[in-house]
Amino acid sequence: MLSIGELSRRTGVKVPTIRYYEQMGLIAAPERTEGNQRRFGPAELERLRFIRHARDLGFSIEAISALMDLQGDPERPCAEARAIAEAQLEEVRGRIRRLQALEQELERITHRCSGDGTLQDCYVLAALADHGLCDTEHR
Amino acid sequence: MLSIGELSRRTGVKVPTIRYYEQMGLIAAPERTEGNQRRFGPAELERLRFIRHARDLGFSIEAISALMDLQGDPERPCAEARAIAEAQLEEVRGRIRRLQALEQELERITHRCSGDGTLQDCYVLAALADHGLCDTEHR
DNA sequence: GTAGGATCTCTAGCCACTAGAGGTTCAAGG
DNA sequence: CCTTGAACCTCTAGTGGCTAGAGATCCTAC
Repeated sequence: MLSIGELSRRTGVKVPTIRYYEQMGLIAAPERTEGNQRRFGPAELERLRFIRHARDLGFSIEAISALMDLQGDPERPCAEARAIAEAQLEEVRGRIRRLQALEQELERITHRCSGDGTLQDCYVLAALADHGLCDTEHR
Repeated sequence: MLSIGELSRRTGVKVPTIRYYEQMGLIAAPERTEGNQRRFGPAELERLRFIRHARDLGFSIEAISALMDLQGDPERPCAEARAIAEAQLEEVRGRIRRLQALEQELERITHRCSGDGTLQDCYVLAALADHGLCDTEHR
């Protein structure tokens, strides 16, 4: 049986975050000692590792919940889990596209600014003040 | 003189967001009518457009504050503004890199899952449960 | 004069945590 | 057995950047 600190060390999830996950219903309320401290078994260690990894991959708490609900019913079609992962992939791709447009615009803006003069005629400030100076739409 | 609704329409910044910016000190408290309603001049319109555009480019409120503080002092070197923009650019690039790692991993995971079988032996769930199955580090 | 859309303030909620206060419990050493 | 102090407990509040809603007031057009 693991204390919450041990569990934290083994999963890389911080102690308050574990308590938060419990509160959110992402993990079940664990056993307690006589003195009211949490004690976790190996199943909870597994589950928390799953959560940690999915969070690292950018899944929302909600999506993780859905995935773990699926896990409880192993006869259901695999396609359901795949759909969730694909939605996440699309989400990530969308964010990348958006960020790349920003990257381009910021590159352009900073490259046009020599950094020599004074702010009076700084291209950075001018570009920010006027969207018309932009190449892309970024929204 | 513009009402807050007019200002909102002309800048694309929502009414509550304008009030929020005022509260945060990003824009000054504007004049008021006898009946306590806000009335904005052209300077505020400009300023809000600047903010809106910078937000669209992903600058934090804090960074925007810094940029606008600079604007108030046009004799200062342009390099200061450029540095803020470059920091933002680096930030964006970092986020892109991180997201691209996730994209790769998610692609790999979803492609390995045929979507045919049952969850029992679903690669998506297996991959999420075990970081060891990953190619990249994503953290 | 009145209707009704726009505005006001204030509070609370979103996500996924993080920080801190103030009190209790556990495990190791003497 | 007793003490020490690290780890634990609960609870509340804060983060960023808004968004939503309640309930009251104002402004404008008819």
